[in-house]
Amino acid sequence: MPNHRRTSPRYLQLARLIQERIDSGEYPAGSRLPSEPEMCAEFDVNRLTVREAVAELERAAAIEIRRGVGTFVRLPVARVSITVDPRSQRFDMGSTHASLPESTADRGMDVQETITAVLPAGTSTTDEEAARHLGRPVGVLTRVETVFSTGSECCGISSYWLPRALLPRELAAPGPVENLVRTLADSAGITLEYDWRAFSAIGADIGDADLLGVPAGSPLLVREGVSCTPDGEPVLHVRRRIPGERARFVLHFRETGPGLPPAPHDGQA
Amino acid sequence: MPNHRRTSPRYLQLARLIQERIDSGEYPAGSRLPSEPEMCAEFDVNRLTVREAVAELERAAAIEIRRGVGTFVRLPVARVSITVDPRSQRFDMGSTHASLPESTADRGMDVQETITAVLPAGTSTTDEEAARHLGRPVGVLTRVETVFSTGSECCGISSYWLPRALLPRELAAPGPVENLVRTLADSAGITLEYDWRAFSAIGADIGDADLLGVPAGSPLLVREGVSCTPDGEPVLHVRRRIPGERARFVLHFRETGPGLPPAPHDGQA
DNA sequence: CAGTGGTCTAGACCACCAA
DNA sequence: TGGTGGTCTAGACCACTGA
Repeated sequence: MPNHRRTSPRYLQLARLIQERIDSGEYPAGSRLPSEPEMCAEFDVNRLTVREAVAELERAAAIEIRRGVGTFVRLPVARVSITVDPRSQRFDMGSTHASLPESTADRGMDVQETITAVLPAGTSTTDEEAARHLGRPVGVLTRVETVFSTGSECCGISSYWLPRALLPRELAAPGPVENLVRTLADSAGITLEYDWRAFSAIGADIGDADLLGVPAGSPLLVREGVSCTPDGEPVLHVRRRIPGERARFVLHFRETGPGLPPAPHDGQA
Repeated sequence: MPNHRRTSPRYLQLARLIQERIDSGEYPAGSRLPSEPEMCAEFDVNRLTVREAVAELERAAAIEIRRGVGTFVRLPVARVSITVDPRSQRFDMGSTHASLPESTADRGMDVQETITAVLPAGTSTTDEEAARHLGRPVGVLTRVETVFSTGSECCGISSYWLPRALLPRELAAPGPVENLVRTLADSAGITLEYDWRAFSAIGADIGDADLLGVPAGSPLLVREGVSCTPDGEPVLHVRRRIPGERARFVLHFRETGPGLPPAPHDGQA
Protein backbone atom coordinates (compact mmCIF):
# COMPACT_ATOMS: atom_id res chain seq x y z
CA MET A 1 0.00 0.00 0.00
CA PRO A 2 2.08 2.89 -1.18
CA ASN A 3 0.86 6.48 -1.05
CA HIS A 4 -2.83 5.91 -0.92
CA ARG A 5 -4.14 9.13 0.72
CA ARG A 6 -0.98 11.04 1.19
CA THR A 7 -1.31 14.68 1.94
CA SER A 8 1.61 15.77 -0.21
CA PRO A 9 4.05 13.98 -2.48
CA ARG A 10 7.17 12.46 -1.02
CA TYR A 11 9.54 14.77 -2.80
CA LEU A 12 7.84 17.78 -1.18
CA GLN A 13 7.87 16.16 2.23
CA LEU A 14 11.53 15.46 1.70
CA ALA A 15 12.18 19.03 0.56
CA ARG A 16 10.55 20.40 3.71
CA LEU A 17 12.50 17.99 5.85
CA ILE A 18 15.78 19.10 4.33
CA GLN A 19 14.73 22.75 4.71
CA GLU A 20 14.04 22.12 8.39
CA ARG A 21 17.50 20.66 8.82
CA ILE A 22 18.94 23.76 7.18
CA ASP A 23 16.90 26.09 9.37
CA SER A 24 17.80 24.19 12.52
CA GLY A 25 21.49 24.34 11.72
CA GLU A 26 21.83 20.60 11.27
CA TYR A 27 22.96 21.46 7.73
CA PRO A 28 24.82 24.76 8.34
CA ALA A 29 25.22 27.46 5.70
CA GLY A 30 27.94 26.50 3.28
CA SER A 31 28.02 22.87 4.28
CA ARG A 32 27.59 19.98 1.87
CA LEU A 33 24.39 18.00 1.91
CA PRO A 34 24.54 14.22 1.79
CA SER A 35 24.98 12.99 -1.77
CA GLU A 36 21.99 11.77 -3.72
CA PRO A 37 22.77 8.08 -3.20
CA GLU A 38 23.20 8.74 0.53
CA MET A 39 19.81 10.43 0.72
CA CYS A 40 18.25 7.59 -1.26
CA ALA A 41 19.51 5.21 1.38
CA GLU A 42 18.61 7.37 4.36
CA PHE A 43 15.07 8.18 3.22
CA ASP A 44 14.48 4.94 1.32
CA VAL A 45 13.31 6.58 -1.88
CA ASN A 46 14.39 6.50 -5.47
CA ARG A 47 17.09 8.81 -6.66
CA LEU A 48 14.67 10.73 -8.87
CA THR A 49 12.54 11.50 -5.82
CA VAL A 50 15.58 12.87 -4.05
CA ARG A 51 16.44 14.88 -7.12
CA GLU A 52 12.95 16.39 -7.26
CA ALA A 53 13.24 17.46 -3.63
CA VAL A 54 16.67 18.93 -4.24
CA ALA A 55 15.47 20.72 -7.38
CA GLU A 56 12.63 22.23 -5.38
CA LEU A 57 15.08 23.60 -2.82
CA GLU A 58 17.36 24.88 -5.53
CA ARG A 59 14.49 26.78 -7.16
CA ALA A 60 13.77 28.14 -3.70
CA ALA A 61 17.38 29.36 -3.58
CA ALA A 62 17.99 27.42 -0.39
CA ILE A 63 20.79 25.29 -1.78
CA GLU A 64 23.33 25.43 -4.54
CA ILE A 65 24.19 22.47 -6.73
CA ARG A 66 27.76 22.14 -7.99
CA ARG A 67 28.00 19.52 -10.64
CA GLY A 68 30.59 16.90 -9.96
CA VAL A 69 31.15 18.30 -6.49
CA GLY A 70 28.07 18.20 -4.37
CA THR A 71 25.07 20.15 -3.11
CA PHE A 72 25.59 22.94 -0.61
CA VAL A 73 23.55 25.09 1.72
CA ARG A 74 23.49 28.59 0.27
CA LEU A 75 25.17 31.57 1.76
CA PRO A 76 23.31 34.86 1.58
CA VAL A 77 24.14 36.60 -1.71
CA ALA A 78 25.61 40.03 -2.24
CA ARG A 79 23.65 42.31 -4.49
CA VAL A 80 24.12 45.47 -6.48
CA SER A 81 22.13 48.51 -5.46
CA ILE A 82 20.94 50.82 -8.20
CA THR A 83 19.96 54.16 -6.75
CA VAL A 84 17.43 56.21 -8.64
CA ASP A 85 18.12 59.92 -8.30
CA PRO A 86 18.28 60.36 -4.56
CA ARG A 87 18.36 64.16 -4.79
CA SER A 88 14.98 65.09 -6.14
CA GLN A 89 12.68 63.00 -4.02
CA ARG A 90 10.53 64.68 -1.41
CA PHE A 91 7.47 62.60 -0.88
CA ASP A 92 4.41 63.26 1.17
CA MET A 93 4.92 60.28 3.39
CA GLY A 94 1.67 59.68 5.16
CA SER A 95 -0.40 59.62 2.01
CA THR A 96 2.06 57.47 0.16
CA HIS A 97 1.98 54.99 2.96
CA ALA A 98 -1.75 54.92 2.80
CA SER A 99 -1.96 54.87 -0.95
CA LEU A 100 -0.56 51.45 -1.51
CA PRO A 101 -3.39 49.21 -0.38
CA GLU A 102 -5.97 51.84 -1.20
CA SER A 103 -4.90 52.28 -4.78
CA THR A 104 -5.23 48.54 -5.16
CA ALA A 105 -8.70 48.77 -3.76
CA ASP A 106 -9.42 51.52 -6.27
CA ARG A 107 -8.83 49.01 -8.99
CA GLY A 108 -11.81 46.99 -7.86
CA MET A 109 -10.10 44.63 -5.47
CA ASP A 110 -10.99 44.51 -1.84
CA VAL A 111 -7.71 43.83 -0.12
CA GLN A 112 -7.59 42.87 3.54
CA GLU A 113 -4.42 42.78 5.59
CA THR A 114 -4.36 40.23 8.39
CA ILE A 115 -1.75 39.65 11.05
CA THR A 116 -0.77 35.99 11.06
CA ALA A 117 1.99 36.00 13.62
CA VAL A 118 3.76 38.27 16.10
CA LEU A 119 7.06 36.96 17.33
CA PRO A 120 10.44 38.12 18.59
CA ALA A 121 13.06 38.63 15.90
CA GLY A 122 15.44 35.71 15.85
CA THR A 123 18.53 34.65 14.03
CA SER A 124 17.27 34.40 10.48
CA THR A 125 18.95 36.40 7.73
CA THR A 126 15.98 38.71 7.34
CA ASP A 127 15.83 39.37 11.08
CA GLU A 128 19.48 40.33 11.16
CA GLU A 129 19.13 42.50 8.08
CA ALA A 130 16.19 44.30 9.67
CA ALA A 131 18.20 44.90 12.82
CA ARG A 132 21.05 46.34 10.78
CA HIS A 133 18.72 48.63 8.87
CA LEU A 134 17.10 49.86 12.04
CA GLY A 135 20.42 50.28 13.82
CA ARG A 136 19.21 48.30 16.80
CA PRO A 137 20.06 44.89 18.29
CA VAL A 138 17.95 41.98 17.13
CA GLY A 139 16.90 41.36 20.71
CA VAL A 140 14.72 44.46 21.02
CA LEU A 141 12.80 43.84 17.78
CA THR A 142 9.42 42.31 17.24
CA ARG A 143 8.46 40.83 13.92
CA VAL A 144 4.90 41.08 12.65
CA GLU A 145 3.82 38.83 9.79
CA THR A 146 0.79 39.71 7.72
CA VAL A 147 -0.92 38.45 4.61
CA PHE A 148 -2.91 40.43 2.08
CA SER A 149 -5.93 38.66 0.71
CA THR A 150 -8.67 39.38 -1.75
CA GLY A 151 -11.53 37.25 -0.61
CA SER A 152 -10.00 33.91 0.25
CA GLU A 153 -6.96 34.23 -1.95
CA CYS A 154 -3.64 35.36 -0.55
CA CYS A 155 -2.08 37.94 -2.84
CA GLY A 156 0.84 39.21 -0.80
CA ILE A 157 2.88 38.83 2.37
CA SER A 158 4.46 41.49 4.51
CA SER A 159 6.95 41.27 7.32
CA TYR A 160 7.40 44.23 9.63
CA TRP A 161 10.14 44.73 12.18
CA LEU A 162 9.90 47.33 14.93
CA PRO A 163 11.16 47.89 18.46
CA ARG A 164 9.11 45.81 20.88
CA ALA A 165 8.50 48.87 23.01
CA LEU A 166 6.59 50.55 20.18
CA LEU A 167 4.27 47.64 19.39
CA PRO A 168 0.68 48.71 20.16
CA ARG A 169 -1.75 46.28 21.73
CA GLU A 170 -3.91 46.22 18.59
CA LEU A 171 -1.02 44.80 16.62
CA ALA A 172 0.18 42.28 19.17
CA ALA A 173 -2.16 39.44 18.23
CA PRO A 174 -3.24 37.77 14.98
CA GLY A 175 -6.28 39.20 13.27
CA PRO A 176 -7.36 41.70 10.65
CA VAL A 177 -5.80 45.13 10.72
CA GLU A 178 -7.06 48.33 9.15
CA ASN A 179 -3.89 50.29 8.53
CA LEU A 180 -0.89 48.87 10.26
CA VAL A 181 1.43 51.81 9.76
CA ARG A 182 -1.10 54.40 10.84
CA THR A 183 -2.07 52.34 13.87
CA LEU A 184 1.56 52.14 14.86
CA ALA A 185 2.20 55.85 14.34
CA ASP A 186 -0.93 56.91 16.26
CA SER A 187 -0.22 54.57 19.13
CA ALA A 188 3.37 55.71 19.49
CA GLY A 189 2.42 59.36 18.99
CA ILE A 190 4.89 59.80 16.16
CA THR A 191 4.85 60.59 12.48
CA LEU A 192 6.33 58.08 10.06
CA GLU A 193 8.12 59.08 6.89
CA TYR A 194 9.80 57.08 4.20
CA ASP A 195 13.51 56.75 4.62
CA TRP A 196 14.03 54.54 1.61
CA ARG A 197 12.23 51.92 -0.42
CA ALA A 198 13.71 49.36 -2.77
CA PHE A 199 12.44 46.96 -5.39
CA SER A 200 13.90 43.58 -6.17
CA ALA A 201 12.87 40.21 -7.48
CA ILE A 202 13.46 36.88 -5.78
CA GLY A 203 12.30 33.33 -6.13
CA ALA A 204 9.70 32.24 -3.60
CA ASP A 205 11.14 30.18 -0.77
CA ILE A 206 9.20 27.18 0.42
CA GLY A 207 7.45 29.06 3.19
CA ASP A 208 6.35 32.01 1.07
CA ALA A 209 5.40 29.64 -1.75
CA ASP A 210 3.08 27.74 0.59
CA LEU A 211 1.46 30.94 1.83
CA LEU A 212 1.02 32.47 -1.59
CA GLY A 213 -0.03 29.28 -3.29
CA VAL A 214 2.69 29.50 -5.92
CA PRO A 215 5.47 27.07 -6.77
CA ALA A 216 8.74 27.42 -4.93
CA GLY A 217 11.12 29.56 -6.92
CA SER A 218 8.46 31.47 -8.78
CA PRO A 219 9.25 35.16 -9.10
CA LEU A 220 8.21 37.48 -6.32
CA LEU A 221 8.40 41.24 -6.46
CA VAL A 222 9.90 42.49 -3.23
CA ARG A 223 9.36 46.00 -1.95
CA GLU A 224 11.26 46.75 1.19
CA GLY A 225 12.43 49.73 3.11
CA VAL A 226 12.67 51.70 6.29
CA SER A 227 10.34 54.30 7.72
CA CYS A 228 11.61 56.80 10.21
CA THR A 229 10.57 59.71 12.40
CA PRO A 230 10.85 63.25 10.97
CA ASP A 231 14.23 63.65 12.67
CA GLY A 232 15.50 60.54 10.94
CA GLU A 233 15.32 57.85 13.57
CA PRO A 234 14.56 54.55 11.86
CA VAL A 235 11.55 52.87 13.39
CA LEU A 236 10.04 50.35 11.02
CA HIS A 237 11.46 47.95 8.50
CA VAL A 238 9.05 46.51 5.94
CA ARG A 239 9.52 43.68 3.48
CA ARG A 240 6.58 42.89 1.23
CA ARG A 241 6.45 40.04 -1.26
CA ILE A 242 3.94 39.87 -4.07
CA PRO A 243 3.77 37.24 -6.79
CA GLY A 244 5.52 38.85 -9.73
CA GLU A 245 2.86 38.06 -12.26
CA ARG A 246 0.21 39.67 -10.13
CA ALA A 247 1.39 43.18 -9.58
CA ARG A 248 3.70 45.92 -10.63
CA PHE A 249 4.65 49.12 -8.92
CA VAL A 250 4.17 52.19 -11.06
CA LEU A 251 5.75 55.59 -10.62
CA HIS A 252 4.03 58.39 -12.51
CA PHE A 253 6.07 61.45 -13.21
CA ARG A 254 3.48 63.63 -14.94
CA GLU A 255 0.10 64.87 -13.82
CA THR A 256 -1.66 63.62 -16.92
CA GLY A 257 -0.25 61.65 -19.75
CA PRO A 258 -1.69 61.92 -23.25
CA GLY A 259 -2.59 58.30 -23.84
CA LEU A 260 -2.57 57.11 -20.26
CA PRO A 261 -5.61 55.32 -18.95
CA PRO A 262 -5.91 55.01 -15.16
CA ALA A 263 -3.94 51.76 -15.25
CA PRO A 264 -1.47 52.74 -17.92
CA HIS A 265 -0.09 49.50 -19.09
CA ASP A 266 -1.88 46.47 -17.78
CA GLY A 267 -1.99 43.46 -20.01
CA GLN A 268 -5.18 43.13 -22.00
CA ALA A 269 -8.30 41.82 -20.28
CA MET B 1 25.94 5.64 -29.91
CA PRO B 2 23.52 7.78 -27.99
CA ASN B 3 24.32 11.35 -26.98
CA HIS B 4 28.03 11.23 -27.31
CA ARG B 5 28.89 14.91 -27.99
CA ARG B 6 25.50 16.47 -27.96
CA THR B 7 25.47 20.22 -27.61
CA SER B 8 22.50 20.36 -25.27
CA PRO B 9 20.26 17.77 -23.65
CA ARG B 10 17.26 16.47 -25.53
CA TYR B 11 14.72 17.97 -23.19
CA LEU B 12 16.13 21.44 -23.86
CA GLN B 13 16.20 20.86 -27.60
CA LEU B 14 12.61 19.73 -27.35
CA ALA B 15 11.68 22.76 -25.25
CA ARG B 16 13.15 25.09 -27.85
CA LEU B 17 11.38 23.22 -30.62
CA ILE B 18 8.04 23.59 -28.89
CA GLN B 19 8.79 27.26 -28.20
CA GLU B 20 9.46 27.76 -31.91
CA ARG B 21 6.14 26.19 -32.76
CA ILE B 22 4.46 28.57 -30.34
CA ASP B 23 6.28 31.57 -31.77
CA SER B 24 5.49 30.56 -35.33
CA GLY B 25 1.82 30.19 -34.57
CA GLU B 26 1.79 26.46 -35.19
CA TYR B 27 0.63 26.18 -31.58
CA PRO B 28 -1.50 29.35 -31.25
CA ALA B 29 -2.10 31.17 -27.97
CA GLY B 30 -4.70 29.34 -25.95
CA SER B 31 -4.48 26.14 -27.94
CA ARG B 32 -3.79 22.73 -26.44
CA LEU B 33 -0.44 21.12 -26.99
CA PRO B 34 -0.27 17.45 -27.93
CA SER B 35 -0.57 15.25 -24.87
CA GLU B 36 2.53 13.78 -23.31
CA PRO B 37 2.06 10.33 -24.86
CA GLU B 38 1.53 11.97 -28.25
CA MET B 39 4.76 13.93 -27.92
CA CYS B 40 6.59 10.79 -26.81
CA ALA B 41 5.51 9.16 -30.04
CA GLU B 42 6.19 12.15 -32.28
CA PHE B 43 9.66 12.88 -30.91
CA ASP B 44 10.54 9.31 -29.99
CA VAL B 45 11.60 10.08 -26.45
CA ASN B 46 10.60 8.90 -23.03
CA ARG B 47 7.72 10.56 -21.28
CA LEU B 48 10.00 11.94 -18.59
CA THR B 49 12.02 13.74 -21.25
CA VAL B 50 8.85 15.28 -22.62
CA ARG B 51 7.86 16.28 -19.10
CA GLU B 52 11.22 17.96 -18.51
CA ALA B 53 10.80 19.98 -21.69
CA VAL B 54 7.27 20.93 -20.72
CA ALA B 55 8.35 21.85 -17.19
CA GLU B 56 11.02 24.11 -18.66
CA LEU B 57 8.45 25.92 -20.75
CA GLU B 58 6.10 26.18 -17.82
CA ARG B 59 8.80 27.79 -15.67
CA ALA B 60 9.38 30.13 -18.59
CA ALA B 61 5.67 31.02 -18.43
CA ALA B 62 5.21 30.01 -22.06
CA ILE B 63 2.61 27.35 -21.35
CA GLU B 64 0.10 26.49 -18.68
CA ILE B 65 -0.49 22.97 -17.43
CA ARG B 66 -3.99 22.02 -16.35
CA ARG B 67 -3.96 18.75 -14.56
CA GLY B 68 -6.32 16.20 -15.99
CA VAL B 69 -7.08 18.48 -18.92
CA GLY B 70 -4.01 19.25 -20.96
CA THR B 71 -1.22 21.71 -21.56
CA PHE B 72 -2.02 25.02 -23.20
CA VAL B 73 -0.18 27.92 -24.78
CA ARG B 74 -0.41 30.84 -22.41
CA LEU B 75 -2.40 33.96 -23.01
CA PRO B 76 -0.88 37.23 -21.84
CA VAL B 77 -1.84 37.78 -18.23
CA ALA B 78 -3.69 40.72 -16.73
CA ARG B 79 -1.95 42.38 -13.84
CA VAL B 80 -2.73 44.69 -10.98
CA SER B 81 -1.09 48.09 -11.01
CA ILE B 82 -0.08 49.59 -7.71
CA THR B 83 0.49 53.28 -8.09
CA VAL B 84 2.83 54.94 -5.67
CA ASP B 85 1.61 58.42 -4.88
CA PRO B 86 1.36 59.96 -8.34
CA ARG B 87 0.79 63.43 -6.94
CA SER B 88 4.05 64.26 -5.28
CA GLN B 89 6.56 63.11 -7.85
CA ARG B 90 8.49 65.73 -9.77
CA PHE B 91 11.77 64.22 -10.81
CA ASP B 92 14.71 65.78 -12.54
CA MET B 93 14.51 63.62 -15.59
CA GLY B 94 17.79 63.95 -17.40
CA SER B 95 19.92 63.18 -14.41
CA THR B 96 17.77 60.30 -13.39
CA HIS B 97 18.16 58.80 -16.81
CA ALA B 98 21.88 59.12 -16.55
CA SER B 99 22.10 57.96 -12.97
CA LEU B 100 21.13 54.38 -13.55
CA PRO B 101 24.20 52.91 -15.21
CA GLU B 102 26.48 55.44 -13.58
CA SER B 103 25.39 54.66 -10.07
CA THR B 104 26.13 51.05 -10.83
CA ALA B 105 29.56 52.04 -12.02
CA ASP B 106 30.01 53.97 -8.78
CA ARG B 107 29.73 50.71 -6.95
CA GLY B 108 32.88 49.45 -8.58
CA MET B 109 31.37 47.71 -11.56
CA ASP B 110 32.26 48.76 -15.08
CA VAL B 111 29.06 48.28 -16.99
CA GLN B 112 29.02 48.41 -20.78
CA GLU B 113 25.83 48.61 -22.81
CA THR B 114 26.02 47.00 -26.24
CA ILE B 115 23.46 46.96 -29.02
CA THR B 116 22.88 43.39 -30.12
CA ALA B 117 20.11 43.85 -32.63
CA VAL B 118 18.06 46.54 -34.36
CA LEU B 119 14.91 45.31 -35.99
CA PRO B 120 11.41 46.44 -36.91
CA ALA B 121 8.79 45.89 -34.24
CA GLY B 122 6.72 42.85 -35.10
CA THR B 123 3.78 41.00 -33.73
CA SER B 124 5.08 39.85 -30.39
CA THR B 125 3.24 40.76 -27.23
CA THR B 126 5.96 43.15 -26.11
CA ASP B 127 6.00 44.88 -29.50
CA GLU B 128 2.28 45.45 -29.35
CA GLU B 129 2.46 46.64 -25.76
CA ALA B 130 5.16 49.12 -26.71
CA ALA B 131 3.06 50.41 -29.58
CA ARG B 132 0.11 50.88 -27.27
CA HIS B 133 2.20 52.74 -24.72
CA LEU B 134 3.65 55.00 -27.36
CA GLY B 135 0.28 55.58 -29.02
CA ARG B 136 1.65 54.69 -32.43
CA PRO B 137 1.13 51.81 -34.84
CA VAL B 138 3.56 48.92 -34.54
CA GLY B 139 4.62 49.46 -38.14
CA VAL B 140 6.48 52.72 -37.49
CA LEU B 141 8.47 51.39 -34.52
CA THR B 142 12.00 50.14 -34.38
CA ARG B 143 13.15 47.86 -31.62
CA VAL B 144 16.69 48.09 -30.26
CA GLU B 145 18.02 45.23 -28.16
CA THR B 146 20.97 45.77 -25.85
CA VAL B 147 22.83 43.84 -23.21
CA PHE B 148 24.63 45.17 -20.18
CA SER B 149 27.81 43.42 -19.33
CA THR B 150 30.52 43.66 -16.70
CA GLY B 151 33.58 42.24 -18.35
CA SER B 152 32.40 39.17 -20.18
CA GLU B 153 29.36 38.53 -18.05
CA CYS B 154 25.92 39.65 -19.13
CA CYS B 155 24.12 41.30 -16.22
CA GLY B 156 21.05 42.79 -17.85
CA ILE B 157 19.04 43.14 -21.04
CA SER B 158 17.17 46.14 -22.34
CA SER B 159 14.69 46.49 -25.15
CA TYR B 160 13.89 49.94 -26.50
CA TRP B 161 11.09 50.87 -28.86
CA LEU B 162 11.02 54.18 -30.72
CA PRO B 163 9.68 55.62 -33.98
CA ARG B 164 11.91 54.55 -36.83
CA ALA B 165 12.18 58.16 -37.97
CA LEU B 166 13.92 59.12 -34.72
CA LEU B 167 16.55 56.38 -34.77
CA PRO B 168 20.01 57.98 -35.10
CA ARG B 169 22.66 56.37 -37.27
CA GLU B 170 24.83 55.62 -34.22
CA LEU B 171 22.13 53.38 -32.82
CA ALA B 172 21.18 51.62 -36.04
CA ALA B 173 23.82 48.90 -35.91
CA PRO B 174 25.10 46.47 -33.27
CA GLY B 175 28.00 47.65 -31.17
CA PRO B 176 28.82 49.35 -27.90
CA VAL B 177 26.92 52.48 -26.97
CA GLU B 178 27.86 55.19 -24.52
CA ASN B 179 24.50 56.56 -23.41
CA LEU B 180 21.66 55.40 -25.54
CA VAL B 181 19.04 57.80 -24.26
CA ARG B 182 21.27 60.86 -24.48
CA THR B 183 22.41 59.87 -27.96
CA LEU B 184 18.83 59.59 -29.05
CA ALA B 185 17.81 62.88 -27.49
CA ASP B 186 20.77 64.79 -28.94
CA SER B 187 20.29 63.33 -32.40
CA ALA B 188 16.61 64.14 -32.48
CA GLY B 189 17.16 67.55 -30.92
CA ILE B 190 14.68 66.90 -28.14
CA THR B 191 14.68 66.58 -24.40
CA LEU B 192 13.50 63.34 -22.85
CA GLU B 193 11.65 63.18 -19.57
CA TYR B 194 10.23 60.31 -17.60
CA ASP B 195 6.56 59.75 -18.19
CA TRP B 196 6.30 56.71 -15.96
CA ARG B 197 8.39 53.83 -14.75
CA ALA B 198 7.22 50.55 -13.28
CA PHE B 199 8.78 47.66 -11.43
CA SER B 200 7.69 44.07 -11.68
CA ALA B 201 9.09 40.58 -11.40
CA ILE B 202 8.79 37.86 -14.01
CA GLY B 203 10.34 34.49 -14.69
CA ALA B 204 12.97 34.45 -17.39
CA ASP B 205 11.72 33.17 -20.72
CA ILE B 206 13.93 30.85 -22.71
CA GLY B 207 15.47 33.62 -24.78
CA ASP B 208 16.29 35.93 -21.86
CA ALA B 209 17.50 32.95 -19.85
CA ASP B 210 19.99 32.05 -22.58
CA LEU B 211 21.27 35.62 -22.81
CA LEU B 212 21.57 36.12 -19.08
CA GLY B 213 22.96 32.70 -18.36
CA VAL B 214 20.27 31.87 -15.83
CA PRO B 215 17.75 29.03 -15.78
CA ALA B 216 14.44 29.58 -17.49
CA GLY B 217 11.89 30.80 -15.01
CA SER B 218 14.36 32.34 -12.65
CA PRO B 219 13.21 35.67 -11.27
CA LEU B 220 13.98 38.80 -13.23
CA LEU B 221 13.39 42.31 -11.99
CA VAL B 222 11.73 44.29 -14.74
CA ARG B 223 11.89 48.05 -14.94
CA GLU B 224 9.90 49.47 -17.79
CA GLY B 225 8.38 52.75 -18.76
CA VAL B 226 7.90 55.52 -21.24
CA SER B 227 9.94 58.64 -21.79
CA CYS B 228 8.39 61.63 -23.49
CA THR B 229 9.10 65.13 -24.70
CA PRO B 230 8.45 68.02 -22.30
CA ASP B 231 5.04 68.58 -23.88
CA GLY B 232 4.10 64.99 -23.15
CA GLU B 233 4.54 63.22 -26.46
CA PRO B 234 5.68 59.66 -25.78
CA VAL B 235 8.83 58.83 -27.68
CA LEU B 236 10.60 55.89 -26.10
CA HIS B 237 9.48 52.72 -24.42
CA VAL B 238 12.05 50.86 -22.34
CA ARG B 239 11.90 47.40 -20.82
CA ARG B 240 14.94 46.31 -18.84
CA ARG B 241 15.39 42.88 -17.29
CA ILE B 242 17.93 42.14 -14.60
CA PRO B 243 18.43 38.87 -12.76
CA GLY B 244 16.55 39.37 -9.51
CA GLU B 245 19.34 38.19 -7.28
CA ARG B 246 21.77 40.61 -8.82
CA ALA B 247 20.21 44.00 -8.34
CA ARG B 248 17.65 46.06 -6.57
CA PHE B 249 16.34 49.50 -7.29
CA VAL B 250 16.53 51.87 -4.36
CA LEU B 251 14.59 55.06 -3.80
CA HIS B 252 16.02 57.36 -1.16
CA PHE B 253 13.70 59.86 0.37
CA ARG B 254 16.05 61.72 2.70
CA GLU B 255 19.24 63.62 2.05
CA THR B 256 21.20 61.72 4.64
CA GLY B 257 20.04 58.88 6.76
CA PRO B 258 21.56 58.32 10.19
CA GLY B 259 22.85 54.80 9.73
CA LEU B 260 22.94 54.67 5.96
CA PRO B 261 26.14 53.62 4.27
CA PRO B 262 26.42 54.34 0.54
CA ALA B 263 24.76 51.05 -0.28
CA PRO B 264 22.28 50.96 2.56
CA HIS B 265 21.20 47.38 2.67
CA ASP B 266 23.23 45.06 0.54
CA GLY B 267 23.64 41.54 1.72
CA GLN B 268 26.90 40.90 3.49
CA ALA B 269 30.05 40.45 1.39
C1' DC C 1 -15.51 6.42 -17.79
C1' DA C 2 -11.27 7.47 -20.70
C1' DG C 3 -7.63 10.59 -21.04
C1' DT C 4 -4.82 13.90 -18.90
C1' DG C 5 -0.93 15.17 -16.12
C1' DG C 6 1.54 13.85 -11.24
C1' DT C 7 4.38 10.76 -8.69
C1' DC C 8 7.56 7.03 -8.10
C1' DT C 9 10.57 3.04 -9.01
C1' DA C 10 14.72 0.54 -11.03
C1' DG C 11 18.36 0.82 -13.68
C1' DA C 12 21.60 2.74 -17.04
C1' DC C 13 25.09 5.77 -19.05
C1' DC C 14 27.09 10.21 -19.14
C1' DA C 15 29.81 14.73 -18.01
C1' DC C 16 32.11 16.99 -14.60
C1' DC C 17 35.41 17.69 -10.85
C1' DA C 18 38.88 16.82 -7.38
C1' DA C 19 42.44 14.16 -5.76
C1' DT D 1 40.19 7.41 -10.88
C1' DG D 2 36.06 7.49 -7.96
C1' DG D 3 32.34 10.11 -6.62
C1' DT D 4 29.24 13.80 -7.82
C1' DG D 5 25.29 15.43 -10.17
C1' DG D 6 22.85 15.35 -15.22
C1' DT D 7 20.25 12.90 -18.60
C1' DC D 8 17.42 9.24 -20.27
C1' DT D 9 14.76 4.93 -20.59
C1' DA D 10 10.81 1.59 -19.45
C1' DG D 11 7.22 0.81 -16.84
C1' DA D 12 3.88 1.38 -13.10
C1' DC D 13 0.20 3.42 -10.37
C1' DC D 14 -2.13 7.47 -9.00
C1' DA D 15 -5.25 11.89 -8.87
C1' DC D 16 -7.70 14.94 -11.40
C1' DT D 17 -10.99 16.56 -15.06
C1' DG D 18 -14.62 16.50 -18.23
C1' DA D 19 -18.01 14.09 -20.77
